[in-house]
Amino acid sequence: MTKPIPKTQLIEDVMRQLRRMVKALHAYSSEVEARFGLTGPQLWALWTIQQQGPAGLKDLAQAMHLHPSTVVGVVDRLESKRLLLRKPDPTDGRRVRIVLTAAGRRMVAQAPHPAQGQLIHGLQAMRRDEVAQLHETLSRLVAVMEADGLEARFFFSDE
Amino acid sequence: MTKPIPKTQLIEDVMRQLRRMVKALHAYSSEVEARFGLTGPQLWALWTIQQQGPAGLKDLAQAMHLHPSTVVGVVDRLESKRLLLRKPDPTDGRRVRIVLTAAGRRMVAQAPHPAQGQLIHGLQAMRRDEVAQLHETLSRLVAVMEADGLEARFFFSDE
DNA sequence: TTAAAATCGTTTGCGTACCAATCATCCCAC
DNA sequence: GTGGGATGATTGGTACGCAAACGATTTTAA
Repeated sequence: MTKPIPKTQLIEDVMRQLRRMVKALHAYSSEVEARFGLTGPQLWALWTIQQQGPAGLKDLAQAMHLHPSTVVGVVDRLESKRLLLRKPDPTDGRRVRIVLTAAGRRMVAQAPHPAQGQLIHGLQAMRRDEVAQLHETLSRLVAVMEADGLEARFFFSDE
Repeated sequence: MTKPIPKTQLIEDVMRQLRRMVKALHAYSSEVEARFGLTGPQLWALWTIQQQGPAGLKDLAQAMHLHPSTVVGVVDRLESKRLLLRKPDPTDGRRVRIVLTAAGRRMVAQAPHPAQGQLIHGLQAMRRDEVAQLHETLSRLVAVMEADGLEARFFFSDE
């Protein structure tokens, strides 16, 4: 290797790629919205409900790794689009059973893979060893990020 | 390799790690907010202004890869915190010159690396070849994601 | 020179996303 | 059984983030 790329530049590039990844995800979401009138999270919620069957709002929030109060809004909008219903739970007055309507099921059937579907597709298009490699390096990265507290980061406050 | 992990599971894991990464970033942002009263985007904006010197709102938005209308709000909040000022541009009545106040400069000096700082720190903690690997696999992934249009994705709507 | 086009910042409207607080209901210990 | 804590859904408040529309200003073109 005659001229190794400096690590700094590699880091810059990785950052740039992550940004591009997020951007590609958003672009995908916009396309879905234009075509089906559903935002990414909405389609994602619909899809999750279909996968898991009728469930409470909290279950849905947990499955989507979102805060319940966030999901309330998403479910509201889906309900006003007549794609799902809130039914009272007969056995527990606090709970709500969220069920798809026929239109909701139809939508899930014809819409593309939800949310990170594009990302999954991208991963599927890669060779197995590439995915394994990504898995390994990401594990390391996440481990480091989760490990250290804020204190450790005060020593590199400038570029 | 006697029992290879199925590719499907690797993909699941990668997705999970990306989610964890986003979560770790958010946790970092919360810590910064608790300590300095600045959200991630606010600190990021402040930092960008310091790096680039006084600039128009559009320049700032471009540097941050954000929509101008988004940046207006961020700048509003920073201005109400007396960390920056909007000054009219003497040569062009449409433009605004965004400049840091003394308090703003002080804040940038003492606050930790903005925004994706934690991510960068995580990358710095990794070996060079690991970063290179991540760079390579991410390149592939982003390329695939950007390459195909929506049409190509209608054929795997279930799973 | 003056009318048309482009640019800049802002406002408005929508949709996430979080937290804290609230309200109803359930459940458990007593 | 009943009172008190736990739990589930919602509301209200704040902050992003985008697109579209709007005024003020500048630049370009006729």
